Amino acid sequence: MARIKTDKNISRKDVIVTKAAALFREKGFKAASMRDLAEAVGVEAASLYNHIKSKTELLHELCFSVANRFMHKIDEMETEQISSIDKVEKLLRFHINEMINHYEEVYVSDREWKHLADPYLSNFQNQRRIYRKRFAAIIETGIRNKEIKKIDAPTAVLIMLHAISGIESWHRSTQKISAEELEENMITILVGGLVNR
Amino acid sequence: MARIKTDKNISRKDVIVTKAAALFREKGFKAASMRDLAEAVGVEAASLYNHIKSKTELLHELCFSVANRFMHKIDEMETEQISSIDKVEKLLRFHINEMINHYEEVYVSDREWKHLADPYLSNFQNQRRIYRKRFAAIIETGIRNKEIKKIDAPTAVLIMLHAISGIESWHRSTQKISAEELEENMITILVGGLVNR
DNA sequence: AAGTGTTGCTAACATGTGTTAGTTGTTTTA
DNA sequence: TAAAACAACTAACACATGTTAGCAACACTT
Repeated sequence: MARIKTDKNISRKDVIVTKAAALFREKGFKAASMRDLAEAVGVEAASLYNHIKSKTELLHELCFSVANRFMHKIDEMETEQISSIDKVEKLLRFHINEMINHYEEVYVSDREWKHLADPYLSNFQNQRRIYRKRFAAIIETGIRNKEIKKIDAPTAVLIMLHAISGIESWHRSTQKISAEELEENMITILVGGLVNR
Repeated sequence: MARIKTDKNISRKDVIVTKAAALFREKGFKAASMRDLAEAVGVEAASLYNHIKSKTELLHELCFSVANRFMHKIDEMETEQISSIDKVEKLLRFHINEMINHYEEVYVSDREWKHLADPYLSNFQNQRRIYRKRFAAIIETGIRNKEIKKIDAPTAVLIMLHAISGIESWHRSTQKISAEELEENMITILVGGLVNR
């Protein structure tokens, strides 16, 4: 009876959640079965239920841990005393690095949240809506200050967020540029598309 | 026994494919069942099989009809005698309009192609890879001509394509700006992020 | 009106799914 | 070392899934 290996400070549940992120990313939430997950973890499917309540619980954990990180970051951003365009750039860099370093989690949260069940679903959608509004508000301030082009702020947010999710393709590509180059290129194009002049 | 309604020139299969696009978009390919689809079409699940071979056939049809449209467009673009940046802009406008007018199909093709089965899967992935290379080649020419900033072309392609898929959120938003405004805003930001100066 | 192909129905199957019950083995605690 | 807690196992259930077989109703041609 081979137990799930754990280093200290990493619970067996964490191991499962991490493997679940990789699996959900690869196959999609619906297509990934608990038996697949069990195999990845090295255990029988039923054994997983000693550590988790349900398959969807795994999705909750992933979605909300990501959502919380972004919420904290935008809290932080709003209080900083820098120009709007710098706020946007910092936020973008955070998004980019999250996508680079916590690829599977962020990707799953982004693509698979539809499969959450209420009340988690509405909760998540709310957070998402609020986050985007706050992001748009930063851009609108920038427009009023003439730092940023006259554009529709919600559209700009939409472009930024989705553009960053393209890092998915970078991850899977064989001949990648370095993470640093990727970040700089993205910032050049995205911030370049916003700034006035 | 209520038949599937068809206007002339629209086969019953086309009706099914169209409803499938809407359903796959809403729930995802895996989560959408043939019984769901049957209900949307107004018929029993088994009856669908008088018109189609399998569930995945529906996905093939959707994915490849979209892929073909983009392939034809880039063929056309490559032969036009205009500057690289204009080619990019035209291509972007095409992407934007496809996403606006054939939302469900394009979205499904973009998000659900993973569930294709070989040989369709490899075929699709190949087409995708080739398309992006050709898009990147246009950008690289623009960089050599100094029309476009010195950036990593594949990264730029990645940003453009994913940014456009953000139109998904526009579709679902309640207080939308018009399609024309959306197009102009996207072009402003995206092309603005590319051009030199 | 008869015949023929088309399109629908019901019933069913085989398989895969998430999950629970009950039990056995393994660690940790006392 | 015995007791208590934990984590694995096997077996099974209830249900949803894609799909097929066989048959009935419809529509169009002659």
